[in-house]
Amino acid sequence: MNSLAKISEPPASGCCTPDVLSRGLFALAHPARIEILRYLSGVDYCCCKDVVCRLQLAQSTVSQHLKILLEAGLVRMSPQGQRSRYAVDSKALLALSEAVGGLLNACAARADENGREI
Amino acid sequence: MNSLAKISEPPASGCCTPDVLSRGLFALAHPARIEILRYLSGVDYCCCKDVVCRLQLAQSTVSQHLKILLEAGLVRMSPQGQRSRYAVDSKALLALSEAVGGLLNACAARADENGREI
DNA sequence: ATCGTTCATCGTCGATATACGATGAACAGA
DNA sequence: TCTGTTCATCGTATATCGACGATGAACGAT
Repeated sequence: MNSLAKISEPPASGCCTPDVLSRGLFALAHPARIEILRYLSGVDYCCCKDVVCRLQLAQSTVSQHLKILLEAGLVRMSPQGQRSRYAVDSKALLALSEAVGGLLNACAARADENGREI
Repeated sequence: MNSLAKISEPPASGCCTPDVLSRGLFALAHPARIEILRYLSGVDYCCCKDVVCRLQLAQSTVSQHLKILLEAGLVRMSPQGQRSRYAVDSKALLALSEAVGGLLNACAARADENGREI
């Protein structure tokens, strides 16, 4: 999430830039946020308090994690009275899945082409 | 990368625990490390200095990034004279790809079943 | 109007990430 | 043996993360 070298190469197999990718990956790279995603995907919707009850974390902490997921675009939110309705953005999840899969599979494939074992 | 709530649920569609997953994701969640992976996958092998020449980073910084990728199991290394031979572990990349894809696709699918838009 | 609930934000604290330069070990070659 | 190269590690500085409690805003219910 910081300064990056400029590389004069095509951004590889039709996927995002490293910065966009790493932003999404960072949002995913925390056990609590993975659990939140899983939980969110299993219910129609839920509010912050629901998540607090699931995870053994303070409400403010959960709110922070939700904000990170929100800013990464993996989750959407709409105020609902005194609650906040959270739900996963399935399109965003699929897009990220494709981007990550594209990156990793392309790297693995290219590596296998080169073949030479270490 | 820290304390996590205990959740009394199956770990979801046949993939790793959140901790294992997030460890791999964290290694991937940095633009420089993504670039290193891409670069590594495009050559038979390379040494630390090669990567330093690609990225605009100090040698010590690159060495750190390589260590992170190494400890996450995404990259392998073997000493080669005064160099260090680095190469991607394509099996590990594919495994991570499947795990991430499994997680995200399962979440997206479950969310779409529930259907209710926010 | 008042009370209780829900939530986002602020301030704080400790741990960790990220970057760098400096240093020393390991090695190849002269 | 001496020199230059390569690399990992150490030490350091700064920024950010991840956790918490406290606070105040927004809202529903009485």
